[in-house]
Amino acid sequence: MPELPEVQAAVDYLRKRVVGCRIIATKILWGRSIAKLSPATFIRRLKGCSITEVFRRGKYICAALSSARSRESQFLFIHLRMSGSVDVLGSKIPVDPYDRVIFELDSGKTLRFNDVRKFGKISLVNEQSVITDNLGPEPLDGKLTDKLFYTALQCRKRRIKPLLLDQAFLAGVGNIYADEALWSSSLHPATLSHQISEESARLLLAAIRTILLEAISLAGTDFGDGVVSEGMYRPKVYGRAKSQCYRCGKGIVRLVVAQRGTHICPHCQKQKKSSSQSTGLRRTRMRRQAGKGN
DNA sequence: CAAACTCCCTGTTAGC
DNA sequence: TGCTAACAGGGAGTTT
Repeated sequence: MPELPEVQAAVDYLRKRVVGCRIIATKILWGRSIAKLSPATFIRRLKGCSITEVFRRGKYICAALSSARSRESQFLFIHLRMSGSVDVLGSKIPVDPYDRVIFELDSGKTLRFNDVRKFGKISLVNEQSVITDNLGPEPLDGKLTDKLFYTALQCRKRRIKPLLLDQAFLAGVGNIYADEALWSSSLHPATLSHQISEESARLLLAAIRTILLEAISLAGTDFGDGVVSEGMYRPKVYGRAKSQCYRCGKGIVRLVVAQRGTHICPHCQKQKKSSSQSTGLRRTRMRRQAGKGN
């Protein structure tokens, strides 16, 4: 599942291969991969545009476009969601069954948006803000200080894991790196944000950054010859249920928090008891079981 | 305001 | 062994 580091790798890959290219034609093989616009409009508005820049914002791949005709610029925002990927291939390479959108470039190559599960979306907008206004700060941006992060946590009363996953709160962190950062800073995923101490907040932000940077350095190695390194971040807790915790040796447990699979070490990540919270959870669980029985 | 729930999809996997 | 049902997961939208 692409999160910030994987999206950054895709951006680095694309930047080298498509910046300066002109889009000659676009083929849409799955209409719902395009957000908002009809396929015909999408194709028409892209025709003849040049790609001037490729960058990342949150989990979006962004391509800035300029048109020879109209002076106004456009932006292509690609969200890979669960299973999306991008490739730049020779135009003669056969279409893959999971290719959803193909952009034909004047370089003789094609930019292919491939997406098995069809969750990915491509938006074409005139203003970046249409997309970016809904995004929180970049976790690696120095302007996000410890103080600002701590204050942001204090302003909310939400469980820390779903808060980290909320792209309007922080842009780019997904399920895997949220679990990893919480384990690293010894926080239970259901800890309420306003109950996190300033010191814990500092450790959490540091953990997020360390983990993202490590994953970027591993996932993002592109040797420029079409081979992208397969070195991958090795999770400490994510997907390691029933394995031993690297810190204390006890068993990793998988639970569900906010409808998301969540992996923790119950020994290292203890939750401070909050009475209203535990009763709330118990009620939910009882209601679920009652529903299943019918 | 927080959080649960639903939907979108299909490859993988647990269970029979 | 072969089948089916459950499951995973990001994010938008809806309901509690």
